[in-house]
Order: sequence, then structure tokens, then C-alpha cells
Amino acid sequence: MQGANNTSIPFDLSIDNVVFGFDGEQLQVLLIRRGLPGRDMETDRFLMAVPGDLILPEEGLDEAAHRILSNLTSLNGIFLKQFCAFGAPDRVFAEKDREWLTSFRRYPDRRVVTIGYYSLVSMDDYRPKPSSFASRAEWCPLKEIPNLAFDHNDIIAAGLEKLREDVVHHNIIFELLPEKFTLGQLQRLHEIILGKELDKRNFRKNVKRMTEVVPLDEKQEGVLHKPAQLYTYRKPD
Amino acid sequence: MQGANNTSIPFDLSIDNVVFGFDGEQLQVLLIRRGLPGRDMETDRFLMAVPGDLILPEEGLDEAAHRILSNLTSLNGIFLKQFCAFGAPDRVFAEKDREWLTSFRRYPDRRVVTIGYYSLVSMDDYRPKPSSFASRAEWCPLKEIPNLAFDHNDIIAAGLEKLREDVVHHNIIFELLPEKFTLGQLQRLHEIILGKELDKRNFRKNVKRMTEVVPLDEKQEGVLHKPAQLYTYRKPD
DNA sequence: GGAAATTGGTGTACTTTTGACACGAACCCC
DNA sequence: GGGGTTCGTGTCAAAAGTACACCAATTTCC
Repeated sequence: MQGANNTSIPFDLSIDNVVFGFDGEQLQVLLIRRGLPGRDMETDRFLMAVPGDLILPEEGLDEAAHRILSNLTSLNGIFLKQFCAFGAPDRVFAEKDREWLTSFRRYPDRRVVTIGYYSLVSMDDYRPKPSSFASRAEWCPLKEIPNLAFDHNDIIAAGLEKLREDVVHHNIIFELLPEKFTLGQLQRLHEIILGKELDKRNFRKNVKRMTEVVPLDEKQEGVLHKPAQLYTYRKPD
Repeated sequence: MQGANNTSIPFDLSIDNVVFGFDGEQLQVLLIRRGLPGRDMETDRFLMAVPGDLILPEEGLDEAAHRILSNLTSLNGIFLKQFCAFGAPDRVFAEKDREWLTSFRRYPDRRVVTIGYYSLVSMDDYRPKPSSFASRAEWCPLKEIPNLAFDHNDIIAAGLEKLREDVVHHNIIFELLPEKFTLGQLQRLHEIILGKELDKRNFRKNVKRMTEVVPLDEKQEGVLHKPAQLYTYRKPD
């Protein structure tokens, strides 16, 4: 940082969390229905958004991301990774966002820069009830995402791209699966994230080389086909 | 973004650019000697820093990164990539940074969040003169970096880590080389960034598969050994 | 003018990884 | 008991990665 520069206007800073979930079939993203419970929530007056909020004066970025996600969704202690800052000067000033901004923000004319985080959640572990007052969060299939507030559509797209990069080299993909999973689920998830089909036998060959993926003494139950062996992921020390 | 949250304190936002250079031998980082020309510049009163400054009210992040780098170093139109935001609440409030902050910042008590960019420059293309008034920039070998202002040592470390990741999959490494380079230089640069030795013949085998790296009708001159074939990098469309 | 020092440049054999490909087994439902 | 569905398995060929040693071209120094 360096400064003959005294032009110092205040910014607001926010976090936006792109939370990916997997239901065994497709990738989903957690969206928030905005407004005040009971008054605006049931209307379509405000666009949906990714869970995010302003950073508090005294908190760090990761800390803020966890707090905000916890407040809006009750998700605690989950995997969260910063992936990009978004700061187009007019990113919150589109007409569509005006009413919400003036209703809920103290300084609606302030420029807002947001730090994007993405996270991965097993949908088995988190099923918000869409119509409950307590939770305003809903899963939305990635392919059916509506027009969102601000630049949140772009943020999701960027988060997805980052997820794709990270899946290959870091074992983050297991965050999206329940504790016990089948190799079929693991393969489908890879296929969905990478956007291409994989060969079953080759895929399994590779997985069996991973010592972190261990078979359990258990099989799938209640499925209408041959039950699959269950596996779990043991984090290396 | 979502908001029952009206606690809205202003942040200052800055950009910090970690500029990597390569001299054929080792990686270097561009540092700025801070203070006012003629008055403070020659003293050691202020810690050195990575080139950075506050973002202006109306400019985007990438735009700000380019402007700031251009202002402080005259480097224009170079490769710049956002890699991480740094926002520890106290990151600018260490005692060592106090005097500079109060001398040069209008609101020295404001929390500052910074967006880190890294860039790659061929040192052949940019040789600041350390003692000139016009340029306050100096190359500093990565291994000899002193204590810097704020959390800039951390920022450099994070930038380097990101560079290591990116080098493997994106052809960014050529930004660090002059237009014409030898395979020896290319290999040394890879070895330095990756921190391990590579086999010469295997390395060359791989490079020769890259259609972007094309041999020129030219050889090295004025070296005290067998002159090497020169190559250049042609960006694919 | 020749020797020493230095980096440039080249090929082969082995191992490992990747990629393509087909069929019987186990379970549910009807 | 038959039909539908997913599970689970092995082999072969091609590609990529890895290990390894010597002569060539230039400068400098004697």
C-alpha cells in the first residue's frame, strides 16, 4: 500500500457465499429469499440472492463468512473457501436492486465490494424447509437458477468455475457427499462438476488407489437395484 | 448479500500488487520505497512495501490494479491476476506502520481490506534505476525480502503459492521471460518456481510438444559457452 | 593456438498411467 | 418368475512419464 492518495471514500464490504449441494442427482445452490419474515418474504418483490451480508467492523473475512452463513442458514463449521472479490463500481446499483437496497441498507448509495466464498455441503446433512419462517434458505438446482440480486448470477458462475478447478487437485469433493457414499454417487458427482462422462471401470480403478477412500462393512439399503458397497472418506493427518 | 444488518462502518479498500520478475537466475519481487521524493525517500523511516494504493471511488478492481501499478512503476498493460483478499481487522494497525499511516492517509484509523494481485514481468523489459527520483521501485530477490509494511510479507508468500499453482496449468510462465528466450532459461524458471530440479531431456521433450513455443532463426550471442537456440512464445488464438 | 570451463543439445529403454471396452450379479417391482 | 436397474469386475494397447550419458559450440585463460 502506498499513498500520495488521499481520496478516501468509504466502501461497504460484504461476503457472499456460494453454497453447493449435491442430492445424488444434480448440483444445487443455496439461495436466500429476502425480505422481512411475514411481511415481504412471501412476495416476489425482492430477488433471491446467495447468502451474504456486510462484514462487521471487527471481524476477519473468514470469520465473517462463517458468521453470515450461520446466521442465514444455520450451517456451522463447514468448508468455506475464498475464491474472488467482486467490485464493479456499479454492481449494486441496478434498478432491480434499488428497492431492496433502500429498504435494508443504511447507506444504500455506498459502493459495495464483496468477497466471494464457495462452500460444499452434503444435502443429506442440510435440508432447509422452504416454507418455514425460521429458514429463508432454499436449494435451487444449478440449471434453474433465476435472475438474482446484484451480480449474484456472475458470482455463482465464477464459484462454479473455481470449484471445477479445485475438484481435480484437492479432495474437496467429499464435502459434498454424506459420510457414507457409494462409488456410483462419487462418480456421478465428478461427472456433474466436470461436465463430462467418465468410464466406470477406470474411475473405480483410480478411486481404489486413494487410500483415503475406505470401504465399510455395509451396503446400501432400500434401493430398487443391486445394493452398492458403502465407502467413507478418512481425512489424512 | 442480505441484510437485517445495518451496522455499516466504512472500510478503505486497496490493491496490492506482487510483481514477480526473473533475471535468468532467481525470482525477484518489485518493492516500493515509500515516503515523499527528496524528503523521506532516502531515509529508512518507512518500511518498504509492495506497490499498492487505495481504490478510487469510480474504478473497478482490475482497473485500479493497473492504474496503481502504472503510477508507482510505469509498468503498463502487463499480466495481472487477482489472487486473494486480505482483511484481518488489524492488518494495518501494527506499531511499525503507524507513522507512515498517519503521515499519508487521510483516515489512518480506518480498517483497510486489500485485494492482492500478482503479476509477472520479464526483468529485461523493466529495469527501474534504484537511485532515481522518478522511480521508487526496486527489484528485490525473493530470498532477501526484508520486513515489509503491513502484512505484505504474507501477501508475497500467498502470491508465490498461487503462482506455483497457476504455472502448471496456465501458460503464464512466459510472461516472466523476455520475448526471445532459450530452453535453458525456461527450464531454470520452472525449477525456481516449482522448487525442484527437472530432467533436461524430458523437459525439452515436453516443450517440443507445445506448439506455442516456436524456434527462431537466431542464436544467443555473447555468452561464454555454446550459444543456445532462441525460442519465442506465440499466444494461441 | 590449445586446453579448460561452461552450457547446449540429443535418444532409448523401462515403468506408469490413461483409455477403450462387455457381461454376469443382486436387488426391487410387478 | 421376468423385467428393470444399478453394481461390480479385467485386459489390452496407447500415451505419458522417468531415468540416464555423451559430444558440441563457444569464451577465456594460459
